[in-house]
Amino acid sequence: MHENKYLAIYHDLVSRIRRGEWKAYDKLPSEHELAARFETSRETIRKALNLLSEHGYIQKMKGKGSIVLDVGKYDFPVSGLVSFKELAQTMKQPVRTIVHELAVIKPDGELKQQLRASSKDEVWKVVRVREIGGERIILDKDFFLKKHVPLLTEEICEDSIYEYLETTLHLPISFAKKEMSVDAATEEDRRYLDLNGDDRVVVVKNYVYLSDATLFQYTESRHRLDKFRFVDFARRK
Amino acid sequence: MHENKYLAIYHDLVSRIRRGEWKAYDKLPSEHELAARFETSRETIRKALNLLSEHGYIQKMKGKGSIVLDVGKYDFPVSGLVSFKELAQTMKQPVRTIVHELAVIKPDGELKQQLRASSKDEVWKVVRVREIGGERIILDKDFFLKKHVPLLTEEICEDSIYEYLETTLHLPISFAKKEMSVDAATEEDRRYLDLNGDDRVVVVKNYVYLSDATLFQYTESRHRLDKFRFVDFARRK
DNA sequence: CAGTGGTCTAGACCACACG
DNA sequence: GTGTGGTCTAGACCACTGT
Repeated sequence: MHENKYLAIYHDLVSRIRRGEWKAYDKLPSEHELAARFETSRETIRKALNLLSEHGYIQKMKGKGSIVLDVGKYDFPVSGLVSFKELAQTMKQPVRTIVHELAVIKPDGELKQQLRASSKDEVWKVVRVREIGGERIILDKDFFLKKHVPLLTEEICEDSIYEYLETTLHLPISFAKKEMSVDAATEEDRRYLDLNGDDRVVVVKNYVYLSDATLFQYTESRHRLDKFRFVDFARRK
Repeated sequence: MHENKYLAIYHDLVSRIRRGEWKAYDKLPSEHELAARFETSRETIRKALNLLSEHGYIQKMKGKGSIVLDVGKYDFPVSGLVSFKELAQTMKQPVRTIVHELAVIKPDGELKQQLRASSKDEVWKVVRVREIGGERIILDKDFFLKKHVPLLTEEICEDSIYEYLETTLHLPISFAKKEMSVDAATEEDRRYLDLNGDDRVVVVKNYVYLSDATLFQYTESRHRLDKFRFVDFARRK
C-alpha cells in the first residue's frame, strides 16, 4: 500500500490534532517550518494543509499562520458521501440492518428515468431497514445497475454495500448528488418503520456516479422526522 | 480589482461551459493544451480545473482527460454558504422579505451559549419572514455580536445582510457549520408563517465564523415542511 | 508506444500582519 | 523590517489509458 506524501502528512497532522498535540486556537508551525520537519517542499505541505482546512480542522490566515479549530472533530460526518456503516461506527446506540428485499428487477418508468437505464438493463433492488436503539428509523431503498454489480448477497447487504463495491469490486465511486425534502409517508413507510403516527418522512435521494461520470446507483433514504439530523461544514467560496 | 490567474481561468471556463462551448460528456482540452492556450503553467491550470471539479462542473480521469458534467449547472446552490438573496435570484417565484423585529438585546442563557458571548456583549436580533409566491414560507432569526456589526437598518435587512457585511463592512466571513433537523413548531412559527396546520418545521441552525475563527453570527432558519428542499453535491474523499 | 492526469520539487515574487 | 500564507513557474517523474 503506497500513500502519497501529502496524504501521509495530512493523516499525520490529523492524528496529532486528535491526540491533542495542538489544542483549539493553537497555532500550527509555519509552512516553511513544516516543510523542513517533513523534509519536503512547501507546496506539498500546502496540499496537506488545504485538506485540513477543507475538512474543518484548521483555519488559515494570511500573514499570520494557521490555527486549529474545535469544530470538525465532532459531529462527523460532515457533508459528504458516507455509508451507514461508517456512520454507525461513530454512534453510541446499537444499530442493526434488516434486509427486507433483494431482487433483480426490470426498471419501470420512474426508476428507469432516475437511473437513465434502458429497457434491457437489469437492476438490483435492495430494501433495508436501519434499526437504531431498538427502533426502526430509516428505510433505505437501493437500486444498482446490474451491469456494474454482478452479484449481491444478503450478507453483503447486512454489512456494507459500499465497502463491498469499493474494496471487493473496486468500483470507482466518485461523486453524488443529494436531494433532501419532506414527503408524505407511504404505505411502505408505515409498514417497515416505527412512525408513531407521523404522516411524513424526510426523504434523501442520492444519485451516485462512477469516475467516468456514469450514474450507477439511485438510493432513497426515508427517515423518521424526529430522528433526522444532518450536519454540514461549509466554507465561503 | 485584481483577480488571480487561476480564478480568471476558472471563471472563463465556467462561462464557456455555461454557454455550451462544451456540452455534457465532451472532453476538455488537456492540461498541457490549456496551459499553452492560457499562456501559463500546468499547475495553475490544475488549480482552475480542481475548482471546476469541486463545484461539479467537470470530472477528471487519470490517463484519459476531463469531461464536462451536466449536474452542477442546475439546482444551485450546492452545499455552501449562500444567502437568501443569492438564492432568490435563481428562483422564478416572486420573493419578498418582511422585517418583523430589529433590536439590540442582551443575550440570555441559551443564546449566550450559542454565540459564546459574555454578559457584557450586546447582540443584534433580526427576525425576518421570507415570502415566496405569496406564501410566508421561511422564518429567519439572526443574531450578530454588536462588536462586529455596529449598525444595522431595516433597509439592509430587507436587502441582504450578507452583502452588507461583506462588501460594506468587509467582514471576512469564512466558514459555517449547519445543523438540520425537524422540530415542533412554536407559537412564533404559527404566528409568522402560513403553516397550513403543520405542527412541525424544518430547522436549519447556522453558526458563522470569521477568518480568525471567532463565531460572530447564529442564525436559525425555520422552513415549512412541504417547501423545504436542500441539494448537495459531494465528492468521495 | 504516446498522451493523459497526479505528484513533487526548488525556487520566485507578492500581499498581508505585526512589532 | 521580518515572517507569514497565496500565487506562479518550469521543470521532473510517476501511474494510468488508449492504440
